[in-house]
Amino acid sequence: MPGAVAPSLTPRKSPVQQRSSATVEAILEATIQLLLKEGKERLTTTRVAERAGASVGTLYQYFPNKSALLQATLRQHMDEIAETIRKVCSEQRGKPIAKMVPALIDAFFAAKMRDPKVSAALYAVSSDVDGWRIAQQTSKRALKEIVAMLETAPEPLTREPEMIASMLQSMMTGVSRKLLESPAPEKHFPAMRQELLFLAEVYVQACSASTAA
Amino acid sequence: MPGAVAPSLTPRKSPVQQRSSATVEAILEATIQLLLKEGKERLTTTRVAERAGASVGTLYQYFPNKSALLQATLRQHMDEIAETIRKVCSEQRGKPIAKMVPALIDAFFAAKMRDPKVSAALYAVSSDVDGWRIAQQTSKRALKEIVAMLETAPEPLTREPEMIASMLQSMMTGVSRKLLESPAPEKHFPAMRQELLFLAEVYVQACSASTAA
DNA sequence: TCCTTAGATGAAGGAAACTTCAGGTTTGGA
DNA sequence: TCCAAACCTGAAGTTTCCTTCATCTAAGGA
Repeated sequence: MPGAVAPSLTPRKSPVQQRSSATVEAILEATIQLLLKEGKERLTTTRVAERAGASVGTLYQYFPNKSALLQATLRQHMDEIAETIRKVCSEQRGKPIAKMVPALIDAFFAAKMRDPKVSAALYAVSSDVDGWRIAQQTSKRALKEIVAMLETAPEPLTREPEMIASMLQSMMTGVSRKLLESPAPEKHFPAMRQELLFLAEVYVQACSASTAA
Repeated sequence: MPGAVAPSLTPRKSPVQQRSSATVEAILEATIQLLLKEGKERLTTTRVAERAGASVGTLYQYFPNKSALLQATLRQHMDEIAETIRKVCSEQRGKPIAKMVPALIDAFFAAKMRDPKVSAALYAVSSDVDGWRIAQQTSKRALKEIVAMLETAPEPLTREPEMIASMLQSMMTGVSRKLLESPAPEKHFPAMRQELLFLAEVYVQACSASTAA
């Protein structure tokens, strides 16, 4: 069968009636809920459908396979994060770096920590081969936004914006991951956010040529 | 069956003869190799045994189930990292902070990047429910070592050592993760390492009371 | 009202692993 | 040499779950 192709991962059918749009949303929501309640291991397509108030067959009309379902769920979340970053980066263009960076960090943190349980649960999904690609793509997009923002800064920089953006991203994800992996993220959240702001502040100050003696 | 208990995750049998020790090592090595070559999805106990030159039954004599096998593999790797951190932390006690921190970072990076492929492949394992716990425990242990080291620093600090250690750990894992998730870790490794050292330097300097104007 | 299309159903097929166990082989001490 | 314990084998049992498809219902224009 030379003509055989791998099954597409895009929806096999797009909802046209209002009825089915609701179904798709319910399925995606049920996926997250099950991920939270039962963990990735116990997440089956049948259970997802059941919780969504639909039948397995219905699920398979909109998602060609289980992997596509998980990818869609992850993509939804990552797109939210990417969008908040895009927004704040465009808002902050031209402002002094000392304003840019805290705004970026606050926006990122607010987005990631709005629902810590969900963010944490999705880390499990993103480690699967395909999820990994999605996370990487999103991260790359976000990096470009940050770079573009940094390039509009009035201060001259002692480093390439790509490097600064990379480090900022590493700090943010590093700290947020550590938080999300801790038993009680909310507890340490304020202190860690505060310290991350401080860390970023001293870093970008050190990267600003004007502070050189 | 009220007496039924969950199967233990510790080895059901400990190797006593040299022959079986070799088998266990071969199995652990085969697990990593398969993880690298085929990915987590295609890793089965049968395939692991096959690659180790043993049979499935043998595998199950030393690992009660697949999960235990993966956990053992992960634990081996995490213990290596933890040990290098412990070592460097104990070596650096009493030295000035400006010496401690670069030493810590260099040791951590060297350990994580000695075999980038393996480190990256194991991230997939650590997202499974049990692996997550192992990573957390190891990280907690390492944190304590870092704190203990910081407490012997001659300089007075403007922050609790726990906070500084936490941030250092977040930076290190954040940067190393970003590297490992990139397509060519080796390529950006020197530059990122350099910049992380710089970041940490300005941070701990800012945390040292002596630099206050 | 009628009919075409969209949407929903869920039992059953089928493939993929995990895990066991009854029986064989090797080792090393007595 | 001999034997008991350690070690190894791998086909088969069992479970679990993904995915399909023949069939049914609902929607909405003509």
